[in-house]
Amino acid sequence: MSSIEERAAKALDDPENWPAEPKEAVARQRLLADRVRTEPLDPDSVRYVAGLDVSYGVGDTELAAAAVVLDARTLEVVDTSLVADTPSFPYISGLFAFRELPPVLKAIQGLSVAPDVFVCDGFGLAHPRRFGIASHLGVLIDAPVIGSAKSVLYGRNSPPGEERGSWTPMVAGRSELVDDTETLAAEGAEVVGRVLRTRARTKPVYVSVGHRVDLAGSVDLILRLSPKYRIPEPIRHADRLCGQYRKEHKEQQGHETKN
DNA sequence: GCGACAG
DNA sequence: ATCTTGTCGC
Repeated sequence: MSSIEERAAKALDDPENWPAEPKEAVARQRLLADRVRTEPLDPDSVRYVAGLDVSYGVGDTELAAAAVVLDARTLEVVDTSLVADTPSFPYISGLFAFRELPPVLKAIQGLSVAPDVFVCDGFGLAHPRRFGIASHLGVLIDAPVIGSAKSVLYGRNSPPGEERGSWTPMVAGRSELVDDTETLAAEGAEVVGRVLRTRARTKPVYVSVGHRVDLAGSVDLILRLSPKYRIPEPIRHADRLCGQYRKEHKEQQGHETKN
């Protein structure tokens, strides 16, 4: 079987993956969406977890992508990768994988520790076409990916309890809010994710299956990865890594301009 | 037609 | 996402 780096390179090199027009991008999502697989994820068997994130500069001309691998047990950082790049697709809600995946794949190529699971800052199945960035990445590199977002895109839900670990289901296409698992199953409702309280009395995060994981295992792992703060540690690390890189780069440019 | 709209 | 300091609360 090929390595993750090889699969990332192959995905980047295929022009079919990177349409220029939104309409083509939607068609691409519809084509790839049925490749998504939900499989059991045992959080106890996970050793390395990679957090992924992208930060932007001014004027829509520059961005930085980071991949940070943590030991899932100790939450220690064991590997990092950082890449500077240029946006090649506009930000459009529902299509933002086409903007962020190219730099993210490049950052993944720079890793030397192979992650067992990836965590994306965004959605997987909790998406209008069931193909958010977490599912998209998972299908492109055929790896386990979990989506963990900071706000809602798709699906209805009631607010979870205020205590850490409390959650409610995110349900597609319903008019009334029902949280009971049996009732939802009996009605054949489509559960696309879970709203999870990772920290008491703090805004929850939105967890959904990306690829080759299941929802319960994903929520369990995300909770373990967030022992202190709202945002899971792998994403927090990736966030501050590409964020500070962009800041330094901006300052450096400012100084050069003055001379 | 109206409202919503990941980062 | 980004522009931005201090400040209220556990």
